[in-house]
Amino acid sequence: MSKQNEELKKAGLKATLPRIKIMEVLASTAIQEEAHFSAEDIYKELISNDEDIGLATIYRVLTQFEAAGMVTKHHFENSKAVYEINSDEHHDHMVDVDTGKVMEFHDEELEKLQHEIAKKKGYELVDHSMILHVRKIES
Amino acid sequence: MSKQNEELKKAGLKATLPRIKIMEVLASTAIQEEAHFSAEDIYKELISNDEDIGLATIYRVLTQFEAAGMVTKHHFENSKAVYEINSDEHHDHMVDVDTGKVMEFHDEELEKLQHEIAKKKGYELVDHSMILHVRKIES
DNA sequence: GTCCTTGCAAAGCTTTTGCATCGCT
DNA sequence: AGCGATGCAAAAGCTTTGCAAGGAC
Repeated sequence: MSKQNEELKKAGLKATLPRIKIMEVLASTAIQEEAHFSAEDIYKELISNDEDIGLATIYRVLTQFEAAGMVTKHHFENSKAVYEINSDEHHDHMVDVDTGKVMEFHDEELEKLQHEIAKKKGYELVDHSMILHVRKIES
Repeated sequence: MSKQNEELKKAGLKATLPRIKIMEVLASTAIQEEAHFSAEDIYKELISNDEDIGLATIYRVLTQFEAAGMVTKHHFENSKAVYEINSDEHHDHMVDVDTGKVMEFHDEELEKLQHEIAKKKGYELVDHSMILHVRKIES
């Protein structure tokens, strides 16, 4: 029984082939810039691997994964939503406006500040999304 | 000749009735929390004011306004995009995950911190988008 | 065997586009 | 008058849903 198998069970989901395959695609790259998949990205990837999985299933499964906290859904500026597998460690994104390169970073002070800002307004911070648009400093 | 009229001309857009009316709706509330309109919000508002303006026109006009830097388009987590009139002053957004209510805030320390984070990586901050997802604290 | 899951197709929603008409300058 | 702007309806995305068949436990 694989690790993914267990993770699915833990989320109350049956370990079906579509779900396992989708999970594999989401986890398939170590390259940060490529770690964001739209439903169709996953669909095409599976088709090209001769896995016969319907697009509707992918949408349903991604929704379940998101509810289970296994993936995060981003909207960015495009029309399509993209999904990213959740790692243990929280991070934010920095995008180079010239090259499109996506970098990740984590700053504890920033996290703390966000909690404080929410608290000051009478709210608790559930989550946040932040993207810094940056440009390389000429040297 | 109204102020809006001039602003439209400056953007290279003819001062037509639909554009003026849409601008008026966007500028119609002093309440920051309610300053986000979807295309349909604007459409309904105009219809209820007996202005006969097509939804397609609203989409076209909003796209033009965005290109001219007069409004900012946000996606938040919903399916609909919302538009906000650009004020001189920068602010970020906080969304109540239970009610969908959007609030605005500005925190100088946060802004400074973002610049520092970018700088530390050898970049200058061009822009940023940040949304805090929050929940009301039970009292 | 039971109940959850899947695939397909159809429907739903938001947004965009083609085209003839209209209106600002 | 000229050319951009509008309205309507149709089309185009992306995503969700109904339903019958299939699969996990």
